[in-house]
Amino acid sequence: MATIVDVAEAAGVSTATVSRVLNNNPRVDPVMAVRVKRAIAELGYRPSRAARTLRTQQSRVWTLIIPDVRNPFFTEMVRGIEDVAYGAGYALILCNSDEDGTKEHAYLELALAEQVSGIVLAPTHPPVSSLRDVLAQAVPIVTVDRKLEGYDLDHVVVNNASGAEQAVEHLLERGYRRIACINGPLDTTTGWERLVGYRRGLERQGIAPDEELVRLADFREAGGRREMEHLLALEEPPDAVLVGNNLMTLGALEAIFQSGREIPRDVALVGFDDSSWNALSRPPLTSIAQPTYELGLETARLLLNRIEGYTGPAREVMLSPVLNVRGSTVARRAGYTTIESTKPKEARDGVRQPARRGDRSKRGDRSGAQ
Amino acid sequence: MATIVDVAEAAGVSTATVSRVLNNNPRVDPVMAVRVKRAIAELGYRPSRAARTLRTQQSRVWTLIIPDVRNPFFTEMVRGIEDVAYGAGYALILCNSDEDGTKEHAYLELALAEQVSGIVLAPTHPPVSSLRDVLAQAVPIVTVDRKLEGYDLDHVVVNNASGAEQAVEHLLERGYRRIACINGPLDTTTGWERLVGYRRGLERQGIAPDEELVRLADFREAGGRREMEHLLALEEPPDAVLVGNNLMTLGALEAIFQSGREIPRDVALVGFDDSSWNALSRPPLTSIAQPTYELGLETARLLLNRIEGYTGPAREVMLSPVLNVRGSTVARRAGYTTIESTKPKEARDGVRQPARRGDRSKRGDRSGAQ
DNA sequence: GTGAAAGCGCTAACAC
DNA sequence: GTGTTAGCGCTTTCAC
Repeated sequence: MATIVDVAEAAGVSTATVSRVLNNNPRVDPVMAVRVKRAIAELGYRPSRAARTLRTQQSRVWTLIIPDVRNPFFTEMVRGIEDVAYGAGYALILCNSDEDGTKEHAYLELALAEQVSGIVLAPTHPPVSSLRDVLAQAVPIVTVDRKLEGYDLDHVVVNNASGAEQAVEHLLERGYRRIACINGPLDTTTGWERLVGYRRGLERQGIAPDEELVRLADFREAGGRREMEHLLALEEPPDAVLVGNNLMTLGALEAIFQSGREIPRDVALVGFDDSSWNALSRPPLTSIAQPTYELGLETARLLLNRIEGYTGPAREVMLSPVLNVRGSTVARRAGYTTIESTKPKEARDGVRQPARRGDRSKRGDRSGAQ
Repeated sequence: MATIVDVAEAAGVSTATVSRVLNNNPRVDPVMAVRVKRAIAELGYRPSRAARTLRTQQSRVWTLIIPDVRNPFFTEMVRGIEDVAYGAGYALILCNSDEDGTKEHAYLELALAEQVSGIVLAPTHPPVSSLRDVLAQAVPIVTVDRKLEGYDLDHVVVNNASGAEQAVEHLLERGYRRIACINGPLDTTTGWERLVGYRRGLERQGIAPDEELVRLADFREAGGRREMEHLLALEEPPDAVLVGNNLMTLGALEAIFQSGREIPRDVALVGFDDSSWNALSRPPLTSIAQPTYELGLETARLLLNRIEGYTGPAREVMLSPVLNVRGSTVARRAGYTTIESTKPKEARDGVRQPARRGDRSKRGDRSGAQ
């Protein structure tokens, strides 16, 4: 493997000159530059990243830690981050913490040891202690999706409470009354806030939340399935259910279909997270679409801004989710009992409805100051 | 940021001793080790990865380059690789080439510059020239999913031809005759081999492939939609379609539903790649399940083996796909024309059927020698 | 505009 | 079992 010394010798210059050419230093003789570049090409020389990092004490790399690579919510978000990072000349290291605090810790350590320029963390729960170290190192960091209570960090989140509240409001309007909620862990802000929104939606309409109808899982498919099975086995099962994320929705659907029940005849369903197949499912699923790609964009912008020297107080960017109404929450009607024939037209198509933009649903929104 | 020198001073030892403690060198006085460890903890010392890499000329990191982070096929595969890598003490850098040869090239360069221990490449098409450099550097590398023609590299693939052939055979058995194929680019081995299998399946039954029914897209949703629309607009549209991957299947479904057609009444569908929602879709989708996680495992094992010193000839590991039969390919029958009422029971449930294991479908399989 | 030389933080001979 | 020291490959003053 050729080094900068080899290049210098081949070009008949000093290593300093080669380095200058490498870094596009303007005050280098163009003729020299050409000679150096030719030598580089001939030798197949590639600057050592390690040496450069060691010397400059920083690498043009961001580390991005997400709880689940298989969850489309996170990977779509990654795309948003990627587009900004790539545009600004940073490479991205994506790490999968697998909802495992130990792995998250390990990757955080790795990021610090690698002296990356910045870190994007979609925290797993509960917050790991190693974060104190990260803060101590003063590496620019932004959290996304979940907020870390007790840490004063830049963060980008979705207005989860509003999303859940919109969904419950919608279900109530459509005539559902016994509305259940399958949610993620309450030590995640997403889990907690979605529960708050769910309760608020009910209480606004004078309905007392029935704690029997609130089930907690882990944001994964198996958990959604298990909790849905539990709900269906209740003496008085729910007539509608709000599911806290995409993967648990899959599980819930499995449980519902397997029990021989029909949506929305026997039970209506709204889930957090949208994707192409929500509109293609059986029936099309009403869902709370999160602006995932934009989440990534905003996160990356905040991080870039920190890296470029912003040292002000921590900022919050909160984006609004949008309720896409489809067939899984068709209006409940008297005498609505047959299976296929009476299903209204909207139940079969993926009818979209723009976000509700009333005063209520916007409460708590705040655009992040740059 | 504390360095090894700070730790050495604090513990009253030399940097060499600190280094030994760091690397669990057995011949170091346990008492010393404790003292050093305490100093490390007190100072919040973290070894510089860059310095270590520079010195040892290798980092315990693998770079993994995939064409699309949003495609569940690849992320599931990543999980398999992760489990092996993590177990063997390697961290994973995941890079998204976005089906863009330039990005792939950039990430390959980054990997070399970072002096990673190994590279897993799921190549984008067409093969980029920078690969020659990688080979020249003798960095252990394994390709997965797509094979790189003309490069003698370890690779792990699925028997694509067999998968496509099984699917076509199945459709023919069920009475479909005008079978279309929406496929990926033919300069990918996956695209090419699936087409070969499709043709072979037809020819085996004495049916001449109709080139009008073969449409090529880019393995993405929009392309699948576009080509399906094209097929539906033909004077004599197909009665069944084989779609080359999960994302294009989504697009194809959109086109079919939007045109007001029903599956399988108007057109049957089999798609490559399986996932939970295939069984939950409307109707449940027959699909060719690839052993994605296992693909990752095998890939990682091959890479590990190279890193540990194997220098023999390039190896191929080929895994077999499995056809999961569901409602989207229900047997075609005379008089099968009404919409819902006559739909047979299997159309509504996700009936699973084990892989066909006849001689024919196993042709070409080869287990990779370790 | 160019070169000499120091030094980033670590590891690994080698000496004791 | 421990310390001394050279040096990995690069960038960056500081002279000239």
